[in-house]
Amino acid sequence: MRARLYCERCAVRQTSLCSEVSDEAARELVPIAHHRRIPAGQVIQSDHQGLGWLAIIVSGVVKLVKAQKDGRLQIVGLQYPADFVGHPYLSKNSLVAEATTPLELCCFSRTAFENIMRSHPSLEQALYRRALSDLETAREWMFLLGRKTAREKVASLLISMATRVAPPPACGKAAELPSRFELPLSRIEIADALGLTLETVSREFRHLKDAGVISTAGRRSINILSPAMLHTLAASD
Amino acid sequence: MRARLYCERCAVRQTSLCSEVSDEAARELVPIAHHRRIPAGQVIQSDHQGLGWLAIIVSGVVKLVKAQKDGRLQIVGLQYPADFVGHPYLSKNSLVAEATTPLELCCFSRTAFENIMRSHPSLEQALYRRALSDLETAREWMFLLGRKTAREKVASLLISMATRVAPPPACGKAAELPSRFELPLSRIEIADALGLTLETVSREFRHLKDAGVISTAGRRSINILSPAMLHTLAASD
DNA sequence: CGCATTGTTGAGAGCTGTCAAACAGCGTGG
DNA sequence: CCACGCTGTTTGACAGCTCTCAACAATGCG
Repeated sequence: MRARLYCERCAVRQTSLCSEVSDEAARELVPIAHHRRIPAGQVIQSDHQGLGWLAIIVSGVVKLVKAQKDGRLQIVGLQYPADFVGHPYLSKNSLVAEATTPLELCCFSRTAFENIMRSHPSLEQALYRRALSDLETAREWMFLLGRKTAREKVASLLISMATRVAPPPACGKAAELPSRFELPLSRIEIADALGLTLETVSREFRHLKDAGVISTAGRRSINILSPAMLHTLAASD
Repeated sequence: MRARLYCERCAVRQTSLCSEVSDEAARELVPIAHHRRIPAGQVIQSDHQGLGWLAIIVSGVVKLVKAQKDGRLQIVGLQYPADFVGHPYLSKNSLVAEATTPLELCCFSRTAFENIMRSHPSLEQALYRRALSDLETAREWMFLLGRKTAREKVASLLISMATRVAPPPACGKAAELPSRFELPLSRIEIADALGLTLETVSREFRHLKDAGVISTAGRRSINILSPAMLHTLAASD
């Protein structure tokens, strides 16, 4: 009953997995859910450990990192509030999931979650749809990594982060870009996501500022002065 | 009965989706399957049309291409024999699927397939697992696109294609690279897959030949002279 | 308020892209 | 069977973008 009430106030109730499954499945998830806070920078999943649970992000951002022994690394996914972290039927992928900001998670034990999944097709289907959505996102990102210039990459990421970090899209239609938002990533993390170096990222930020497209305040605050120009620079079709 | 016999001789029976679902589901798929041959270069799916069916690749290779109006394009996926093409619950993604070689497909009408899926969780689960596998592949490719050099990209793709185009991995363990195989892609397609230009691809081929790692015969025949060196150059961890 | 961390700026080098021309493979038709 | 031409590939010269290395500045913590 306590948990139930908690769900009622959940910030991502309308947009997370919970809204996509049958009422019955949702009811079964409530007792196995537990809320958890995690500080920025903490690894929450890796091939070595931490695979015991799955989670819905309530607030904060998670990066999925693929690394090589030689030190090179690439961020291959960013998960925002309402996104799901971890996969049932775990694959032995060499991914590390890490909090880039403080997190609020709604966690489920892997085994308990998989049990519910087996008896509720709507849950499995919802996860399947999310996997397809992640796949589409990954492929969009492949285009960015393979074919966009540094300038386009930075502009594209700013748009992507601005739309995802912003409060839920209310009701209407395509979300407008907020005029101001907080970067969930450091410069190095931005570089790791875009396949660039932090110096190049810094130079493109400068260019955007000189062009009057954005302004910055502190290290993580971005003002979008010209959303139209930003979209043009992103060259996303 | 005819179709059933046909399935028995299917080249990808042991490795495709069919081997991952319940006998019951497999039996229901037989009557709605139809075999189809497609010439190289033909578009088999796009946002505009061709979404009426899904398919298992029996032989040949399919490229998934993401394109922008300005002419830039990036291959975001390669599907080999036993792979599945198309997604139920279609997303309106801007992907084009095209045959890079002549194809043999085992096709299913989308609606009929989705009906069977609804009554057979094992089918949905098998598709889900394949989506997760595609996602893992896409993320591996993101690392390649973002962080590898042209030389490493070409070596990595050669290894990937050599292992996937080769006859099924028999039984044993990790597949050895074949000493000779046919490229399923043109130079331009290789460039489109790696986020390079065809000139750079051509230069890296020359380097590999000069280094004695491979030799070529005609436009599409590759001999792998030194698998060990190729793996080193690929720098895949 | 001092210091460590993170981010910015500059100079130069290297890798990959662009443009251009020559070449080779492959199908067609004489 | 060979000449021809189209397409695809190779090679070269050069430019440009991004990386590397290095110094400096700003931010934010103790």
